[in-house]
Amino acid sequence: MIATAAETVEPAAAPEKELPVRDRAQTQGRIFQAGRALLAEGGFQAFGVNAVARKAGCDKQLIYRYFGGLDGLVDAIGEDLAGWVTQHVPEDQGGRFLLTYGDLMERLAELYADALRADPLMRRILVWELSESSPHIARMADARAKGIAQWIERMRGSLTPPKGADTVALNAVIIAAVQQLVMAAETSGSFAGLPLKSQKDWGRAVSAVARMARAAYA
Amino acid sequence: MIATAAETVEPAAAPEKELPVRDRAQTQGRIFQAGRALLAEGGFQAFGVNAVARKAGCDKQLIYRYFGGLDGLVDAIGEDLAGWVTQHVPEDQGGRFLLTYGDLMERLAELYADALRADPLMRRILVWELSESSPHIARMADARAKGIAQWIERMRGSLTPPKGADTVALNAVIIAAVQQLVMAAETSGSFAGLPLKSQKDWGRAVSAVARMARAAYA
DNA sequence: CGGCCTATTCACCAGCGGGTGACTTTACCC
DNA sequence: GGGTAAAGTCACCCGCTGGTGAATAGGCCG
Repeated sequence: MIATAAETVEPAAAPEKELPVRDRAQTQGRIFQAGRALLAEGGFQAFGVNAVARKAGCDKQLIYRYFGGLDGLVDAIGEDLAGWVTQHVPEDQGGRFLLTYGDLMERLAELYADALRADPLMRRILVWELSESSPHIARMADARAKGIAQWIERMRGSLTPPKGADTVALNAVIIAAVQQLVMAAETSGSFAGLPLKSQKDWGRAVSAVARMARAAYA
Repeated sequence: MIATAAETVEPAAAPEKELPVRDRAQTQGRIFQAGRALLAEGGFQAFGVNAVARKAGCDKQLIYRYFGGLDGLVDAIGEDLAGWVTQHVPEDQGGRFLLTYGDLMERLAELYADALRADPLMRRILVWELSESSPHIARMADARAKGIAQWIERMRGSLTPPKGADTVALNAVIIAAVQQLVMAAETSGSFAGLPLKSQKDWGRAVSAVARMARAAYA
């Protein structure tokens, strides 16, 4: 059999099968990334010791050794995501001026939607949170809630909501709507008759949320 | 060993283990109900041929025979739920007068939230819809969307939304918020800092949604 | 009684999941 | 060089899952 270009063996390095690197930190990192990727791609259903090990290209035993099992791995991923809101929802106001508290929440809804739409992993975790309740998951949700509260506090400046407005409840409703729409978009591409595929669809959705936010805080 | 009261055998009937009824319709019904119950209690994760058979107290083979497998059972449950909105979201206006389109949507939000909060099965299915996309699930979501649209159409009377309002998008946002809050309430008991346990908490949430609905359609 | 149809169960398979103990291989250090 | 500890792999075990083909048990009818 004549060796084709693809079959020729590289003279210096033979990258055909990455043999074990024997570097704990790196292997640990590969397991971690495999876990993240698996979670992002298939959700918590596709998440298991065997699957992670397969994807990381190492023995599952290492997951137990380095992370103390799946729970530990989840914890690690969760901790890594603790500052997600701060890292993914920008605080500069991109040239827009926020004149009212309603404008502020409108902007938050828009930025939050963008951030979620761009992050499959976080979307999967949102779904996970609804499917079961475990300490890890609860912690992640808490961290997100705190992050959002901080965002508002930092961006608020001197803006204040109108008297008598239940900001906690109103903001929760806004965030809830955004999350639900983003999640539904992924799996079904629409929600309650509203298509959620194209960028244009999203424009529609976001401006509806924006309208409600502005109106509620008027 | 002296027989205790619990161990004594009933003279007439021995209900200790309900022996097979040999009634296809009834067995079919038991499987159906077992499926519903399992789904309602543990969500789609707890849903499997073996689990259903165990709960129904019969052999799993019967699930294949009578429903053509799990998919068929899901279909049956789904079909049964096709008219859910119509059946669970009342159309009488309970003494209240709906003066504006905003009032109408406010009322829908309230009734829809109540209906969902009272129905564990439907809540689980909502979560399921976000977790994976399959034909069955898509059909259920469609049916619900249609049901809601019908509700609005029937209750609307002569009420009309203000010109320029994107009703489809605005209504989707309202429904989305309600759904997300109900689901989050079940698993974590709160959402984005808003507690969702007591009836009072729900009053807060619902009036926030209501305020937004009214304001958006003002 | 015998025969038949049907509801129901049984026994079994292959596959995959989590989990663990013992083994091999490599690097490093004296 | 030898030795030791860490990195990595292997070979299992167990329990459960989905799925199937054959056997059984009970009612009904002639």
